Amino acid sequence: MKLLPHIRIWLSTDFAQDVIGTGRYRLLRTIGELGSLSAAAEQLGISYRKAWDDLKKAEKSIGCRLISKSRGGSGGGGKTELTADGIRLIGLYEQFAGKVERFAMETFNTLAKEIGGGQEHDRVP
Amino acid sequence: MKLLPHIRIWLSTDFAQDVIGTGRYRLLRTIGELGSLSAAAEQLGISYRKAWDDLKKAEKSIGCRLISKSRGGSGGGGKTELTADGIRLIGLYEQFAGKVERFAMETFNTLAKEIGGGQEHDRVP
DNA sequence: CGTCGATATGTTCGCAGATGCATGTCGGAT
DNA sequence: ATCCGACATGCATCTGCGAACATATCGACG
Repeated sequence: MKLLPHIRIWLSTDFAQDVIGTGRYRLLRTIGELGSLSAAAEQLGISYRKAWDDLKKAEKSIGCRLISKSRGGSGGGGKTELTADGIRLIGLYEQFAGKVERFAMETFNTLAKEIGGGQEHDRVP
Repeated sequence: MKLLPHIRIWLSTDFAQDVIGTGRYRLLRTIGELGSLSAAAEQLGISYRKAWDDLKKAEKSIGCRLISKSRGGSGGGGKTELTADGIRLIGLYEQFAGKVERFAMETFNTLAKEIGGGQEHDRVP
């Protein structure tokens, strides 16, 4: 009965669930680092289509813009950067998720020591 | 930017994910209370088929039996009760999930006060 | 030994979400 | 003015999951 905790953390609003989770957090963070949505999608190994959809859903859920986009530029490229709201959002998520995950690990280890001292029985066929 | 946290807590093993979450926790708990899988399914508003599948998956993931079943009896009825492992599992989940959720709420409130002091900008169309 | 209700399991159908393909659009740099 | 690559979006398709239906099996009790 060797168990480990596995937690999925989301931020939601009153009127829409699933504003941001680990996937969208990573996406926003990578966009911020690379300055490009398509480059971020490539680095994360997801299609541009999906990345764009995720972004749109996140913005619709939270109700404000998370990135500011532009087109054209040297070689036709555009640039994309996080808005102030976007930066605040990933900062909040990062800190929150980190604290909760750390707490969960500690708590689980303590509890498992107290409760899970037993051995396995009745192995399933 | 009024956000709230939304957490899903699972227990997993090294070799299989998703042993138990809120749904299966409720199912096991109700089985323990009512002494019947079909009665539990009915009370929870899910089909017997789904309840049975969930149970099977949980047992396969964790690798040991969670309930002991019998058939026949007065009026043909059987009885179903949690094994010692099953009882330990829901106890562990209950305590763990409770602590983590409480911690998450407190932590989020603190963080939101620190970070989320801003107003909304760039309302999405 | 027949009944009855609960366990046990296969099978099919429908649908939401993901994936992939194709195409349109924009604007700075040259 | 043209070009180029990244933003933007529609559309067809695929796929996995859950719901619903159907049915077999078991065994104490009377």
